[in-house]
Formats: sequence, C-alpha cells, structure tokens
Amino acid sequence: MSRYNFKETEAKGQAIWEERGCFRANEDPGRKKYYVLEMFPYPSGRIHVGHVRNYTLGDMVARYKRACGYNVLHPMGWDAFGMPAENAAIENNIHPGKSTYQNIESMTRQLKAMGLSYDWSREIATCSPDYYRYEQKMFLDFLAAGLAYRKESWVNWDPVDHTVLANEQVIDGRGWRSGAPVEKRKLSQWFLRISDFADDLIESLKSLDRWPDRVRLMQENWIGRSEGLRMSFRLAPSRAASAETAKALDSFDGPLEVFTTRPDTIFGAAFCAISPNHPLADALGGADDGLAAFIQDCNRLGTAEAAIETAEKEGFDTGIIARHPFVSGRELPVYVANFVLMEYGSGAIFGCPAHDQRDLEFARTYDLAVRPVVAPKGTDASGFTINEDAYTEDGVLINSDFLDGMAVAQAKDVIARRMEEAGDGERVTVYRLRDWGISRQRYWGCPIPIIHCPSCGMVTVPESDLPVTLPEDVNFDKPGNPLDRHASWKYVPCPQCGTDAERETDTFDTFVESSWYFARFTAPVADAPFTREAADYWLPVDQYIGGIEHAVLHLLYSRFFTRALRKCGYLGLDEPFAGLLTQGMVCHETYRDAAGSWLLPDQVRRVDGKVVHFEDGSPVTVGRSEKMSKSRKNVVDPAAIIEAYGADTIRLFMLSDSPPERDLDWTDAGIEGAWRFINRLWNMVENAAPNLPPPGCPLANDLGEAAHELRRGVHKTITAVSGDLDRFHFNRAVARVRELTNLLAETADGGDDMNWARREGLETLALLIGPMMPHLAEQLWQALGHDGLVAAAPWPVADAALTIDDRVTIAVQVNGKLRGTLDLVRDIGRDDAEAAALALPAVAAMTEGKAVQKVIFVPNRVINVVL
RNA sequence: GCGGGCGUGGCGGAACUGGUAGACGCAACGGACUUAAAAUCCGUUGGGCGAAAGCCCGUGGGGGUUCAAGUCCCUCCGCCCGCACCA
Repeated sequence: MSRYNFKETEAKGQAIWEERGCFRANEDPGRKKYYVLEMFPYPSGRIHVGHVRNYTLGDMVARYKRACGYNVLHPMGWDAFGMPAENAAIENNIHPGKSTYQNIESMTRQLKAMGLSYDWSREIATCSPDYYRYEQKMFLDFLAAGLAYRKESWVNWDPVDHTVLANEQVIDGRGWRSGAPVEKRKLSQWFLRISDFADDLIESLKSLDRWPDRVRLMQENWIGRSEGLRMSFRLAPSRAASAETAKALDSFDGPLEVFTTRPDTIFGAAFCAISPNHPLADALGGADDGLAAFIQDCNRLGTAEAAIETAEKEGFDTGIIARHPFVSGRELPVYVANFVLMEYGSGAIFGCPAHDQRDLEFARTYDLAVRPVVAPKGTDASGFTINEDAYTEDGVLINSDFLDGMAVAQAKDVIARRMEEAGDGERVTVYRLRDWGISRQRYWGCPIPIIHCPSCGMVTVPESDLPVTLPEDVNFDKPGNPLDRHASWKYVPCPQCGTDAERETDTFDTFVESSWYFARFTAPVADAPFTREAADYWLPVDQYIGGIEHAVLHLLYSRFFTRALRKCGYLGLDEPFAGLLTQGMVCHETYRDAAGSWLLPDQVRRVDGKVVHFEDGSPVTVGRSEKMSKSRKNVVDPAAIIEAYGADTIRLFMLSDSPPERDLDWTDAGIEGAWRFINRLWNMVENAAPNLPPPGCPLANDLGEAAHELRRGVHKTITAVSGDLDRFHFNRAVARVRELTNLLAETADGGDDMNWARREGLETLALLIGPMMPHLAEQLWQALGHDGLVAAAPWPVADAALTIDDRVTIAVQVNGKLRGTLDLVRDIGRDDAEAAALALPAVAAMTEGKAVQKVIFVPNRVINVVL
C-alpha cells in the first residue's frame, strides 16, 4: 500500500481551480443564486482552528450548492480595523496599517492552502479607504435621515483600551476585549438610532425561520420589549421638606412620569423611586447636601461594579411626596434609589411591595406599607398577607376600590383607560435596547467625517472631500488616541465658513464595518458601497456561518444596518441573513505540570496510557476539554497540521466527529483517523482504476445480483448524503461516505457488470467527497480517467428505483419486546406478515397455550403480538 | 432570580414524524504479514449469566401515557449557555 502524496495533489488542485476560475461568481439572472458567507476574520496573522472549522463548513456548503447547479457567491475578506493592530503598534513600534497588511498576506496564504472555493477577486479589507469611504458616506446619509445623532451621555469607558464601549460590548461589567472593569463617564458621543427599529427587529425575528432559536431568543431578550403604562404623579413637598427642597421642586416643574407594567397594582403603591440620574434628582440634589452625596455614591458604583448583585437596595427620601391618582390624601414618599436605571422606561417607578420582590425588600428596609391588592383566585381575600415573598402571579384584585374582583389583565386595562382619559397616562412599549454608541477614541478605525467649527458648530465633511483618510504619520508613544494629538491632521478650515476648525478625532466602532461588508461583496469594486442590481441579485445571504459569540453584537447590528440602508434607499430588504448556522467551539484537553503551569499539547506525550512531560517524563495533570485559548495553552496550530497531513485531512476531521453546531473535541487520534481514511480511499481507487471499463462506457450485459446490490448501495448513499448535506448533518454525511467506501472495498474485480458497477461506485464516491475533501476528489476523478474537474461536475443523482429495497427486515415483538426479525418482501400484507411472525419458533414458544389479544402491524417495520 | 439547551458504550457521536438502541469513527483486545517494530489487512468489542442455543438488564434518577418510549408528559438530579436591580 502506498502513501498518498497530498502535497503535490493539493498544490495541483488549487492551481487548476484558480487557472480555470472555477469559483468566480457573476450575476446571472437566469440562474438561481446562492450566497454563502462565513464571518470574515480579523487579520491576526495566523489562522486558528476555529477559523478552519468555520471555513470548512462554509466551503462544504458552497461546493455542494455549486454542484447542485446554483450560481454560488462565496467571498472572503478582512475585518481589518481594530485594537490589536494598535496595541501591536504600541508594543512593537510598527504602523497598524503595515502590520495589518502583512497579516492579511500571511493569512491569505494559509487560507489558500486549505483549498477553499472563494472568489478571491472579491476580496476586501475594511481598512482600505476604498472600503471605508462609503461607510463615511452612509454615515452622512444616516445623519440626514435622522438615524445618527450626537449626544452627551453616560458611557461605558474601558480604562485599559482607553475607549468607549457599546452596551453590547460590556460582558459582566467588563470590556469585551480587555476584560477590564468598565467605568462610567459622561462624554459626547455619536449614536445610531437602532432603537427606532426595536419593534421591527424583534417582530421580524419570527420570519428568520432558518436561524437557531437560541440566537433569536437572545436577540429578543436583548431588545427586551415590555408593554405597560406611563403615568403621571403630581408632586408636592412633604411637611418635613425644607424650604430649599420645595424651591428645587418648583424648578423641576411638572409631574413625575413613571413607567409600570403592573398598573393594576396601583392601589398597593407605597412609594415612588427615581434614578440618581433623573432630572428631578439633579434638581433636588442641588438643595440637599445629603442627597447630593447619595447620588454621587450611586454613580461611583455605577453598573461597572460586579457588586451590583450584592448591593443593598438603598434609597434616599427626598422629602417630596407623590399624590396617589385614585386615593385622595394618600401620599407616596419619593425616593432616589440606587436600583432605578435612568436608561430604562422613564427613570422612575412606583413601588408596590406586595407584588414585586424588589419593591418588597425596599419596603422592609424603609418600613413602608405592604398592602396586598391581588390575591390568588379562590383564597379568602381578607386573610391574604405577604410575608417574605411578593405575590407576582395572576389573581383577583382586592383592596382596590373599583378594580375589586377583576383579573389582573382586566384591571390593567381599566386603569390604563382611566389614566388615558384623565390625560395622566399613556400606554407605551419600552425597550431595553439602547441606541448604538459608535464613537471610539482610537486611531485604527474609520474616521468620522465631521468637523467641529467654533462658529458653525458641527459641520459634515462635504462629499467631495471624502474619504477622510487616516494620517500615516502617527506615533503611539503615549496612551490615548494619536489622532487627538496629531500636529496637522486634526486642524482644518471649516467647510462652511473657512475659520479654523477641528476634525472629529473619534473613529467608528469596528462593528460598523462588519455591519455591511456582506453587501460590499456583491460589488466589491463598485464606485459606490455596492450597486443596487448586484445587491438585489445576491442578497440576502442564503447561508451565514459563524460563532455564537456574535449572537447579539454583530448579528443585531447588521440587521439594523440593513434596515437603515433601506431607509436611505441603498437596499430593498430588511434581513441580511436568511439562514444562520452557529458553529460550536473547538475544544482540547488542558495540561498542567507539577508546578501548575499550563503546557502546550506539543509539550506532553503519552507513555503507557499516562500523560507525561515530553522532556523529562514528569507527570502531567490532564484537565477537561475546553475551548482552545492561548491562556490555557490548549491550542493546536492548524498550519502545522496542514503541513503534516494536508488540507483534506483537517477538513475531514472538522466535519466528521461532531455536528457543526456542537463543540468539537480536537484529538490527534481524530486527525490520524482522517488521514488513514484518505489514504485508504486513494489506494482503493488507484488499485481499482486500471481494471475498470473506461469512463462513460455503456453497460454491456445485464447486471448480476452482486453488481445490482452494489448499485443499490451506491444510489442509497447518494440519497442519504444529499439529504444530510441539505440539513447540515455533515458528520452523518461523512459516515455515509465511509460506509460506501467499506462497501466498495468488499467488492472484488468481477465480470464486466461488476466492474461497471464498481466504476459507478468509485465515481460517485469521488463526487460525494468533492465538498469535503476537494483535492482528493480531483485526484480520484483523474485516476478514474476523467479530464474535467469535480469542482465543475454536477452532483450525482440517485436512481429512485435503486434506493428502494424489494425486501425489508421487519422486527417481530411479543408484548413489545423484540423476539426476532423477518426478512420479507416489501409492502407485504398484514395477513402474510402476521402468519410469518406467528410461525417464528421464538414467537410460537411464547404464544403457546395463550390467547393472542391482538397483533399490531406497522407495514415494513414491526409486528407486535400482544398476549 | 429569569430564559434556553443538554444528559445514549471506555470516548466523539447515530437513531427521519414513537416502531430492531449504539450507524460511522476513535480507543482497546485478538489474529495475519514481518527477524522485529511501524504501517497495513482481518476479526472481536454496552453490561450480566451461560459450554452453547439463548435469557436478563440497559439511553442521568423516579413515575406516567402507549401494543411499543432514547424519542411524548410529570417530577427530581447534574452540566452548559444567555440575560440579569428591566419597573
């Protein structure tokens, strides 16, 4: 048995695909299109195993759909702006642009070695002015359409990366990149009005039926819609209030607007609470030093503190009271409370301790009345009391005047109507989703095309001056944004009045670039972001593939961006990604030496089933398999694997062991197994080919039984593999291919009919592995005497007549337990099957002397004799 | 706390709408080839009892529906993920 020369074969295959332009995509209205896209990478310099899995899955789909006759668009590009390049600049004194393009070059080489069927002529890099100039134009359009605005607000500040972060980029109170606890700062920032689309973004999730439920749910929760009532409370100073407080209240002027989803509990209201950042708190704080100090305390804690969880519910009595809207004389103390968020609802609530756990805790702390107003249906209302737990279920209204006896839903409705009629309330829907803050205080990003003029204010850069390009001559010797301290770039005359003005030195969040790149791929060199014709033809992306980590971030931003682009006339659709596959992570065991330091997989070896250090043989502790990460050193360099085993081996391994959406355990044995299979296949074809009839040779004689049986196996495999690929069950497809290989390996050279059937089987095998192991497929195809390419060959079609067996195996059960099987002709009638079953010795032995109650017969499947 | 997912041999995983549990692979063991090893090829491999035919048990635990449950329902346990003072 000889060894397969993957190096030669893979280089040859890649060269010929490129030479013949196999993967070039062109609009062709006469053909059905299929756009498959993998999340484009950040050019870090080296591909990692996660990339390999992602692109292998994408290529599988692309090649399969191409073979099925679709006009496939499968592009690749670079999400090239971002902080790592800037951090590298600080550390190694290399310009971010230079390192980025170097990285792109080396990663391109690695990707090309994988044999991925990309249309490389469409490659884009988002850091190129040819890309971001259109982003700047879009921003100006968004501005004109009211979709972008600037405001001063409290923002999440990452003290390590020296920049602002969007809410989506704060994970557990820490920066998503740096991991540093996020601080609160008040800054003037650019925002995109994603909240304008909150309702549509949530509603349209229903239409994304080829997205995982999990992702849809995560987006739904993130957008966080709740329906309720905004209601006004009239305010007055309490008897205890100071004169200053009373005066401050006058300056606030107006009722207190609260938001509630439980207006039905209004008769149980015991207090109102406002956010420390509420304008009323501001006003009152000016008149009360104690309150001012409390507010400062709250802000220091911010949302950054992980201590939120344990933080006590604290409030400060402002000395103001709110009048109950329906009970004259009932006064609710107004607190400033640390748990009320200015960003949600109206930044103010009324508290009903009996029916909200948080309000209950607050009430217990400040000794406020706990008045139940909803009782479980069927309980004695007068005896219903609240102890430790608030009652939040449905029930019947009590102690609530005109609401008494109603169900919660009805009571909500009645209160809402009353408040609306009185002009004191309004039914509203509020969202958790905040507008997307896109300003970043960093250099390596797309400049925001705005000029700040001392006399004209904010002025947009005229379109004729676009793109605003980044200056090359920057230094990173100090922390912070080098654009902000640049000697010349920053200073420009105002485009309107000509006086000295300053450029906006913030750049866009890099998620802005990735929010529209899929559209740019449809017309990558157009003199516009893309053309309407190309976008209309190719979009939406039919199948998008990437990691679950973007479930909210990138995928939500892109959905918003598509809507915003539509509003500005660029596009005619709302949803960019019709199908989404979220791949699982690649995991690996972890290793630690005696001192507890992490070891690379290369630094350990196995001796007699024990894992030891590769040098001195000292014992190594093996940890559970977890996501590959540099910090735990459980990483494998795919480039080294490709070098040692070839691209097809790593591709096959990526597909075979786990379904795509599940985590995949990397094992050396798995790689070895894939490599072994490739060699086996190659040897089988190489050895068989000389004895086979020539390609396209008609069948001379009738097929014998054995040859017929082989054909049946071949055609059943075609059906099974096609179905598996349609449903992305790639691991099963691989298993089917292996089965067919085993089947073919069992057949020997035979008569003409057998060799004819073997040719069909081997050719089918070559075509079926085309999407998985494209290089080997070409090699086999050629060995079988074909001139053309598998990459250009149509997907095999199964002969339906061959996929249905004439005979079936039917399970025979007695009382539901398997007692034997019967080999019978397909679609045999009930009576014949029953007779055959009862005649089985094992069945006869059990039924002897007993009455058969009934016999269940499922055609072609099962016969169950019930005694 | 809320929401979601998962739990099948030594391991990764199969099992379409309830109908022969463990496909395919990995690992292990036995054998062939070899002076020997590697590679390769052939075979065995869920557990228990048995000389064998065969029988019993078995999809996290318990209960239920059904002729029949890995699959449906209830309940408990464990693990993973997302959100989290959301009014």
